[in-house]
Amino acid sequence: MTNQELADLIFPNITKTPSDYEAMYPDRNLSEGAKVVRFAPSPTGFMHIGNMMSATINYVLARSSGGVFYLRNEDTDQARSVEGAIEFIYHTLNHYGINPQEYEFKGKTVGNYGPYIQSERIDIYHAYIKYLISIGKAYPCFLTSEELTEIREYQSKSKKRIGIYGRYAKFRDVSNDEAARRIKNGEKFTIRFRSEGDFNKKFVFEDLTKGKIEMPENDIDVPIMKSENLLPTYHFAHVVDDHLMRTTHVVRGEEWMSSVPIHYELFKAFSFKMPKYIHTSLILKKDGDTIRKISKRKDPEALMFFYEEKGYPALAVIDAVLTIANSNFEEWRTNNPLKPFYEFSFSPKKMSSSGALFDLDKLDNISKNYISKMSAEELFEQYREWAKKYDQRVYELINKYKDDTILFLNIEREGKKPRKDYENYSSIFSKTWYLYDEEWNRELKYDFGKINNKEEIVKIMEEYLNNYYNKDDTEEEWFNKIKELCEDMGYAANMKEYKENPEKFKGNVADFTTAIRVLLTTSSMTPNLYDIMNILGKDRMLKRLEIFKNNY
RNA sequence: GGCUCGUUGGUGAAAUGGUUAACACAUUGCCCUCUCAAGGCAACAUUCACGGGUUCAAAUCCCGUACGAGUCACCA
Repeated sequence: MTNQELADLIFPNITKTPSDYEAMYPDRNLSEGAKVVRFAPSPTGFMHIGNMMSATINYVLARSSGGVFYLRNEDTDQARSVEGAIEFIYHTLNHYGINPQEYEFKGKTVGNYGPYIQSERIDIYHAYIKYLISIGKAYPCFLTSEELTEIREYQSKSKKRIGIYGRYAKFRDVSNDEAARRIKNGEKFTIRFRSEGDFNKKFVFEDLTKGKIEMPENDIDVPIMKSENLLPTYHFAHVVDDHLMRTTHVVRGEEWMSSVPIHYELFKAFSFKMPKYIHTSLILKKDGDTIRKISKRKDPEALMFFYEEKGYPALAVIDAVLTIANSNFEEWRTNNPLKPFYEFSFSPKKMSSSGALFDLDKLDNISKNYISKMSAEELFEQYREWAKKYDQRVYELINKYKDDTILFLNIEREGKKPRKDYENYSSIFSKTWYLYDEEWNRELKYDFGKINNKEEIVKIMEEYLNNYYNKDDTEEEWFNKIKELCEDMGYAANMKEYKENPEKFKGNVADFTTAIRVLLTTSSMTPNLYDIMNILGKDRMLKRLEIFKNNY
């Protein structure tokens, strides 16, 4: 029996040939230097920070070069497939605005190089596998999983290299007639690539970030098609898909580096041009004294849910990711504070070659800066959108007190050096809650400082509200009145004078305003008192004074 | 165990043979100040995992050691 006959026996219904597909998916007509890249997740888990980094780098690479960014759903492992994973991937990409130009989702296909879901490409893979069998470069293998385990154990015990190669490739040289007999007999089989590599020979390939790397040739007869669902393995799908979709650059995690010899040989077997590789280093996590790979199970910040729930602005997260991904980015960002991130030209050479810790403090800082540059109205809208999804109580309150909330968020916001006190939307409420009467009444834990005598505080407040407060005062007028009252009551209005002779006064302006501040908010740490008083207005201040009288 | 990658301060890192090891975050202190935040100023690696070598000169080049990581599935 010839190789061609064996190929026909295995794939009787496959009529298209590789050259048919070559014609169907011609070279992309793009300008010089345009990069074609992909985000190719497998829906076996939820999108995590490592995926995010890969997707972001791909997106930037495509956008900044005028190329194409497409999404390929690598669903060949159907046993481990997780419900909702692919939806969450699309949701997350959309949330961060890194949308693919070509994709296939919920029955809708965009792009001319699809299908973009691997399970729908089965005929294509089969055509290429059939071709390999017909030229003798692939063969059916009938090793059972028990036999495989046996071989592995033997190799590991006798300290030999693990894998199906050389004499362990039992079915490599079985005659076609014998193979055909077993197939007709209904035996399960996998298709293995017939490797011609020599482990003792080296080849060199260039990784765009790590540089030239020398590796031994592959000599393992890797499976290229699985026996159960007849889908290809990752290695084979990578070669066929990235070739047919005309990918120019493959960005993937460092864990793929050791598979390069396999991919190298596979590309060579078809005479395909190899894409350029960018292997990204892992994102690590400091756990006590040890540093380890970030874990989806142990580290909440590993999963992209975390950042949405906490309410970090999408662009802040992207900047934090790019800061880790490319050492140039931070400098570029300080020089181009307003430019969209995708205008940054990502250089693989500037990528860290060692794993980096994802620093949540750094994210907080980036995020504070982002939020401080938003207008109060814009912040309010983002805050409200977040609350609608994650905190119903906050959502209701800020809708009820919309104007007050915006006024509060606007305190010391406009201007060259805005306040930077919110790192994400979920932290806003803990710094604004006293603005809302119903929250304020809930528990009154006054945090007074030097002046904590009830009579004195009441006296200060009554005096101030009855004889000094005027809602139309400017900040300067307001402060002058405070100082005036303060002096009348025996406190130092001038800090220098106070520091020189503290014994001459009952206290100073700071003590004085703290008393007012705490009475009105219960907190000794708030933004500008002048603004807070104006937002509350005289009636609510009087009400809070009454409540204070009854509760302190 | 084989193969491969890596190792600069608490974190991200710059510097690719030339002389005080950038910058950002974090931390600490001071200043400013009605508190807080912000802002300003300053401190924080006598040293670049360790040991050799090359050189007038090394974090930077070479060799070795240690440690860390990845991978060695019909998982991606």
